[in-house]
Amino acid sequence: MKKFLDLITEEMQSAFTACGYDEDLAKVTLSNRPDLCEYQCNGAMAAAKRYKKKPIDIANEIVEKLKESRCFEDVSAVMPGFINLKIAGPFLAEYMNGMCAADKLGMEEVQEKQTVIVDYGGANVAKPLHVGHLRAAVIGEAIKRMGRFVGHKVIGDVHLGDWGLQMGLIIEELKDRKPNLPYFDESFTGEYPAEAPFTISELEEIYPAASAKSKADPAFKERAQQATFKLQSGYAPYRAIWRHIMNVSLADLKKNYANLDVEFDLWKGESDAEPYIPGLIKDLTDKGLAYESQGALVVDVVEETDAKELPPCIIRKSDGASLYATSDLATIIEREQDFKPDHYVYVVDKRQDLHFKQVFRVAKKAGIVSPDRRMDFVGFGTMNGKDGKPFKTREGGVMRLEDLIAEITDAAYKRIMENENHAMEGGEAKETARIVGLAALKYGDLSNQATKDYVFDIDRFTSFEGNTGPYILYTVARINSILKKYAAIRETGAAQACGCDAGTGSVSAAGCGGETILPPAGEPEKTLMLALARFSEVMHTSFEELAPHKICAYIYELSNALNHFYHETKIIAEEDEAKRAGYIGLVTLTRACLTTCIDLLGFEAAERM
RNA sequence: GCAUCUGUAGCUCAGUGGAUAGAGCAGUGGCCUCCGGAGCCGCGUGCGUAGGUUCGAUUCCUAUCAGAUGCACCA
Repeated sequence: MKKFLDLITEEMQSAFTACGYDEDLAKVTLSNRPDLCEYQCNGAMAAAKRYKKKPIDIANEIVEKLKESRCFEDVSAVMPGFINLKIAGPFLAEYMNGMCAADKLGMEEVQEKQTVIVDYGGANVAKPLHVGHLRAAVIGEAIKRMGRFVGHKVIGDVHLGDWGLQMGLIIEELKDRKPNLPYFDESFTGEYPAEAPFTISELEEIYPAASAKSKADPAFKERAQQATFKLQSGYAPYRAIWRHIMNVSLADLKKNYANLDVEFDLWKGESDAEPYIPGLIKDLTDKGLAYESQGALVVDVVEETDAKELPPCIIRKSDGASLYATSDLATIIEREQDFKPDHYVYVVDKRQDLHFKQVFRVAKKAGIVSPDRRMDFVGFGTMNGKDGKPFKTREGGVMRLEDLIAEITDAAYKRIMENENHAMEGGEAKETARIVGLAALKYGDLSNQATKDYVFDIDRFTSFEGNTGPYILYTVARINSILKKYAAIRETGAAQACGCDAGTGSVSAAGCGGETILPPAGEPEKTLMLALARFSEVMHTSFEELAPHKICAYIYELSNALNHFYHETKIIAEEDEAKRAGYIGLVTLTRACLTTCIDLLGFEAAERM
């Protein structure tokens, strides 16, 4: 199915053409005056200049041409030259029924299927996930799912930090703590133990200790740098320790990401790019791009077009070790080789803006990727506490992601148990709390523009009122309840009263249950339909702009429209059977839209709450 | 010092080269003989400042103020 907006725009274009005006002027947009119209076109005012006519005259000509259109029930020209449009009910209902019958609720997939790499996560091995990793995981996961939904081949890569100085720090700290381990005995020639010399909790304690020590003790830092270099050069004992670190840490990371419903296709890390580094350096040197400066190997990234200075990109440190930019570039080489992506998306803290600008430029300059390759840096802002400063625990430390999830799940649980109308057993309540808590957490994050800092306010997110994830989930639960009741009435006496809606009430219920949606009879009903009609448009633009918050805004609007409609309309009590069936179809379609969007955002809806 | 990003209602956030800038929270007033009141319907206040481009600027440009962040061997 074509997008609803495209259908209207085509209608407008043919009117412009028929009147002798260029069709590129016939741009239709959502109305910003809902009291006057539903859609509008401002093309007549733009045309006025080009054709040297009064805008209102042009608008009137167009309106005359559109009088017969089946798309509109009302078209009017208003001073100074606005063209106001109201959608015809039958046309709208027809579109609704089309959505019900089609795959993906009538959204056409993109014509050019691209391979997209989404690099998110950025977790560091040996360090617990903390709130700083939350945004990358949540935003990246949403972008991945959105891209897939519109038809791209999207590959999510966690891109672990498993190769940098932190490894040297851990090795040196381990050496200080357990000097008798065979890894530190240079004369040791046997097999290294299969068992890791530490547990995950030990490991999580070692890194911060080592990091603090390196700041206070330059000699220790020096040792760590050497250890890092040795590891990178292939020194067997350190490689053995490194493998232990990886094994212990990965298991823990996978568990934590799974708790967030975040799934990666690739568990690659900086270490995987390491084999490509020598070739990269040689290539950059051979092409004359890399040169020595103050002992380090650097590449200039300034372009003639930018007047501003941009520091060169360091490829190799003066001590010979590689660093951040090196492994990111090498990773691009690896990805080109493995996937030939058409589009790269990096979901990383916005403070790394400059770094990625440099990396992208070097990659293009060196021909690692073609100059027109789309490379997006989705830099997200800091998650702040209510005081506007970076989010901390009450004690002032960094909050672990597990603790944060536990806290919000707990708040959701309390809320569910307070609800007297829908008393739940402990087991169901617990699972529902997990779902609601995650929705609160993710929606709270995703409903903000990614690039901005945002205030994470546990009280607000767990209050479950207004523009929140739980409100959206509530709307879905409400629909589930109606449909269950409707099914029970229809199959009076049937054993399985809720047969047709058993399960989670999730995406399985696409379409509108085979009912025919009728043209809208009232304002609330029409408003709901108009919102539903925008579905495909929203899906495409949200991914194109890498903007999950647009999906949030959309489902909030959809939920409001549904609740308003619900309040104004007796659905099950409607006596006219065709009308009632139409309502049921409409409500079912709304649920399908909501649950589809919720899934793209990376959470799920509970059957009831 | 240089650069990047951000300044919209008391608070947290949307939004657009156009007609009256929207939500939520907080405050306040209504609505359950009726499908879920975690809901619905009301009520108030605002585009950091100053210029410019434009028929029209909150949006684009310049300056300025304020905040955040980044500026070669951490990742």
